[in-house]
Parts: sequence; structure tokens; C-alpha cells
Amino acid sequence: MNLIDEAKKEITALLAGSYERAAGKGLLPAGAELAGTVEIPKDTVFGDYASSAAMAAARAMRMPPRRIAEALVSQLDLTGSFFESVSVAGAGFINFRLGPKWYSDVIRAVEAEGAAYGQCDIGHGERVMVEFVSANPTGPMHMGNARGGVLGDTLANVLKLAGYDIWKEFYVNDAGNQVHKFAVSIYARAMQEKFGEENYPFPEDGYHGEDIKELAHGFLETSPLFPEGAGEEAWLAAMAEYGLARNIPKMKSDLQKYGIEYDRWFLESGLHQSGFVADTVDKLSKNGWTYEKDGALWLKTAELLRKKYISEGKTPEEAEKLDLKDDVLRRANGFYTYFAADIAYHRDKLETRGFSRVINVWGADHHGHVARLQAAVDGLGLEGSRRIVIVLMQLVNLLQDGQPVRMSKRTGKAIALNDLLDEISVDAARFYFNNRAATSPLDFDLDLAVRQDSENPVYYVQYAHARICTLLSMLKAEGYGVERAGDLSLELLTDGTERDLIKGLSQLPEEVKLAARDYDPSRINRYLMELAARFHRFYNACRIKGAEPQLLKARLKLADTVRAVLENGLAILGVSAPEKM
RNA sequence: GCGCCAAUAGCUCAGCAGGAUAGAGCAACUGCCUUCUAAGCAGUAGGCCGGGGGUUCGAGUCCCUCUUGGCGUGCCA
Repeated sequence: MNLIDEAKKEITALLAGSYERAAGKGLLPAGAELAGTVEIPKDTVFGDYASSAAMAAARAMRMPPRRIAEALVSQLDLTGSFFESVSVAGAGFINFRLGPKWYSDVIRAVEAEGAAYGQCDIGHGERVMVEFVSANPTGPMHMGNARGGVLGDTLANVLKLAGYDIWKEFYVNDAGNQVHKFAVSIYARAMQEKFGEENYPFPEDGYHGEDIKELAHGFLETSPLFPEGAGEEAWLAAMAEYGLARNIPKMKSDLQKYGIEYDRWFLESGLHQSGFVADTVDKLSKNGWTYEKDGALWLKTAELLRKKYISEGKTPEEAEKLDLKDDVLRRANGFYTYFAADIAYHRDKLETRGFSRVINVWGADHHGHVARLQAAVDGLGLEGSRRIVIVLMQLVNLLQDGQPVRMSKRTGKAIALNDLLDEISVDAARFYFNNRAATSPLDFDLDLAVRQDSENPVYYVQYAHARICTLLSMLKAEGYGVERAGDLSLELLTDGTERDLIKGLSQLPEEVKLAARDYDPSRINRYLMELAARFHRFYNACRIKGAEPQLLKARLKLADTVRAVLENGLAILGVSAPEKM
């Protein structure tokens, strides 16, 4: 139950009734429609909710906003509503103040819904896939992958709570050029191990990381005959298979350490083997979207994009001015490009498997690919522009001694995910990586991350939860258990810190809704920090132990309700809610 | 050149389907533990919301433009 929505709806209804009466009595012109929004003001000295209906109606009614507001207020009847008072202020705001009924209803709602509190149903059970990380299996994952993993997983949690039917997938690029490069790199390292580094050149564009040497070493142990007994192509194929068979499980276990589990690890190679890539390219050709040039097969991306932009509101003249290029689907050497496979993959998601929408978490450096993929899928008649949503994630700036550390898989300087978790807890890592909206670059200071102290906001939130747990067990020892809301005098909770805290509790469903709407789970971090702050304020201002029994029980219930909401919120983030710290 | 993203306190960032006096954390300064966890709380100080136009009763928020920064613009993935 979203009590914020309920309160807003009630205000709209109250004002509508009031307007009808006012118009009936001739206080206001009849026949107008009350518009304007209901908002929660930043400063609540005037009230808890404010309606701008009077200002919005000023022009149509040809009256000063304040007089409209006063007429509306004169006809209001708050009996039985959430509100205890109403006033007019400023340019014509109508301010409502919440009464005891609303506050106790919030606590009752949390009690009734338990672990489900926070949910909403904007998803209506829509089947949505979230694809995230999808790192190349040719080397260790880096900090950017860690951020993407946390973002995707947390976003999936948010969407589930918002009523979507979520499927999580990792797309494994186990085919194509970079796998070939991977094999060539292992081959070179194996030759070097066998015959000396100076006797075999390492390819300039190969993968330079230490992990390749380890793979080569391991491969040589299983194949002592190398490089005899088979041709180079056969050895390369065996090396690719060997390397992938080690790296893919490693990625799985690394992500598992972060609490990230997928419904499926989808292999790109399967799309090639089954002929689905070729079939998809054929379909694009049949639809008239391809042509041959220089021995390669091209997609008319420029034309598809113009069509897409025009349907999105650009004029044909504007679309014509854009500098757009076509893409190769099948190279002159007969191999399909990554782009072709990606189009086939999305056809599989949308057509074969019937997801109504897919959300892909991509690094911002791939943004140039977004519109092309959507346009290509449009060309298949699958409404890619509408059904493919790309969440672009700005990259992680790794800092050491205040200096940026360049991350590159090719130069082998990537900081492995594994090493990170040796330094900081999963809780801290998950909170840290979700602490910024995807659109903001994230600075990850290695020196700071190593510090396990109160600098990290996750401790602030967890501390509030642990404090409550200690409190509960201490009072239980004194004979005070948490009672049902219906048996308590919740109207005694009238202190400013108590009321602010309850308002905080009411916000979770709203935050989940907004986080789902904006694909921005970092809102939940901010929400939890704010809720923890409100609790700490309450804790310092209102003693529970030693208060009058009725008040003590009501406050104990409030504390336990906060504990439940913190637990639900932390669960969204995949962060633990400790009972002791 | 073209395109995407950004610019708010000393630092890192919230606030953006327009609302009343622009917020938090860190850093600085002052207080609060014989009483439920001080990993906490209260307070002080800190701002031409990058510049300029426009829309509106009202703009940090929307539109245009300029400036600055990050990224992209492969028969790579």
C-alpha cells in the first residue's frame, strides 16, 4: 500500500467535492475542471501536502489564485480523512496537514505486508529480460563489469518488486574475432613457454594479461605434444575451447561472490551453430534492408535510422542532415560480424522467446550502438525501438593515490573483481557500486575502498538496523514484546522526529516505483540513508526504555517497523541487514 | 565535423513529468555518552545551480545558443 499515493488521491477527491459545492453556491464559476498537482513541499512548516489547483485554475476562472483557494477551503470537509487541518498560503497553495489516522495506517500497512512491503504493480506481470555484464570471456572481469553486475542485479530486484516478471541473462561472446584473438594469444604464450620468449613474437593486438600465460601453461600440461601432432588451426580451436572452459566458470563464480545469479548464460556460439544468425540476416535481406559491396553484405543502417528518427518526431530534412553510416553484417571472408549476431540474439529474445521488452545494461562507450541495434530490429518488424531499452552506464574511474588508473583488458592492467572482494565486503561493494545513478561516472578510490570504517555509507544504514535489533532484544528481556498495531495507541507518536520517521516509512513503495520507472536503483541507496538518518534522529530525541508503558509500546512498534522496512530495502540492494555490529 | 552524456558548496554528489527560503555526505569549527550501540545526534560556516537568451503566475528543473569536460563515430567487440 502506497500511503503517499492514497493521500494525494484523497486530496484530489476532497478538492473536487469542495469545488462542486463552491460552484453550487456561486462562490466559484461552474463548469471548470480542477487541475494542478499535489506535492510534498520541501519545507513542511506550511503542511505535509500542497495543492497548486488554485493557481492552475486562476486563468480559466479569471480570479486571483488566493481567492479561489479560500473558496475551495471554505467548502472542505476533512471528517474521516487522513488530514487534520488545511490552510492557504503563499501565492495560493492549499496546504494539508496529516492527522493521526494516516500515521498509524502507515505502520499498519508495513505490518500487513511484511516482506512484500515496498511492492507496487506498475509492471502488471510483463515479461522483461534484463541482460547485464555480458563481459567477454577472454579475460578477467574488471571494475566496470562489477558496477554493471550490481546495477543489473539490483535493477532486476527493483523491477520484480514493481510487478514485472523478470528474467536475468548473461550473453557470452564465445564466438567471433575476439575469441580467435584469445586463442592466438594463448598459442603465442604456449610457444614462448616451450621455446623461450625471445624465439616467438607475441602479437601486438593480442591479450597481454598474465591470465593468458597461466592458460597457456595449463594447456601445455594437458597437451604435452604441442605444437606437434596437429595443425595450427586445430591447436587454436583446442586452445579456445580450453580457455573458455576455464574462464566462463570463473566469471560465474566471481559474480556469485557478489550474490549475482543468472537465469541463463546464453552462448553466442549457439546462434551461429544453429544457423540463426544466417537466417536472421536472410530475413533482413528479404525485407530489403541489405546490399552487397566489396564482397561484404551490408545493412542499410542509415536508412533504417532515418526511418526510426522520423517516426520519433524528427523532420525528414533533419534526418537527412545526420551523418549516418551503414554496417557490415557478413564480412568478405564469409564470417558474420558481432553486430549480425547481436541482431539475431535480440530476435531470439523478442520473437523466439517472446519477452515483451528487454533491458540491456551497457557501458556508455557502447552508446553509438544503441540506435543501430534498435533500428536493425525494427527492420525485422519487431519494434526494436520500443522494445529494446538500453541503460547506459558511465564507466568506473579507478583511482589510486588520487590518480586515475587506466583500465584495459588488452594491456593486462585490469583490476580483477576477485582482488576487490579480498579488500572490501560484498555488502560494501554492492552498496558502493549502486551509490550513483548509471548516468554518472563513478570514482572508485582503491585507497578509500580498502578502509573499512564509517566513511562507507553502508555502515550507516546497517548500523541503524543493528541498533534496532539490540533495542528489541533488550526490551524483550524486560518483558516488552512487539505487539499488533491494532492493540497499540499509535496516536501517541506525535513528536516531530516520530512523524518524520513514519513519513519516511511510507516512501518505500514510491521509491520502488520511481526507481523502476527511471531504471535507477541508486534511488534505493539514497532512500535508505535518509531513512536511517531519520531513525537516528528519532533515537536520540525519543527514549523508548523508561517511557510510559503505552508510549513505550508504540515507540517499540515504530522501531520494529523501521527495522522491517530497512530489511526490505537492503534486500533490494542485496546487502545484509546485520543484527549486531 | 557529427552524435551521446555531463556541468549545482572547497571535494563527491542529490534535487529535473516546473512550485514556496536550493539539500546531503566528506573536509573545517562548536557542543552532546554514570541512562536503549558515539559506526550516532545537535549546531556554525560554506552557493550569481557554467555564460546568455526564451516559454511561464513561477525555471537549478523545460526549449534555443555558447563555453568546458568525458565518450563514441572500424569488414573490432
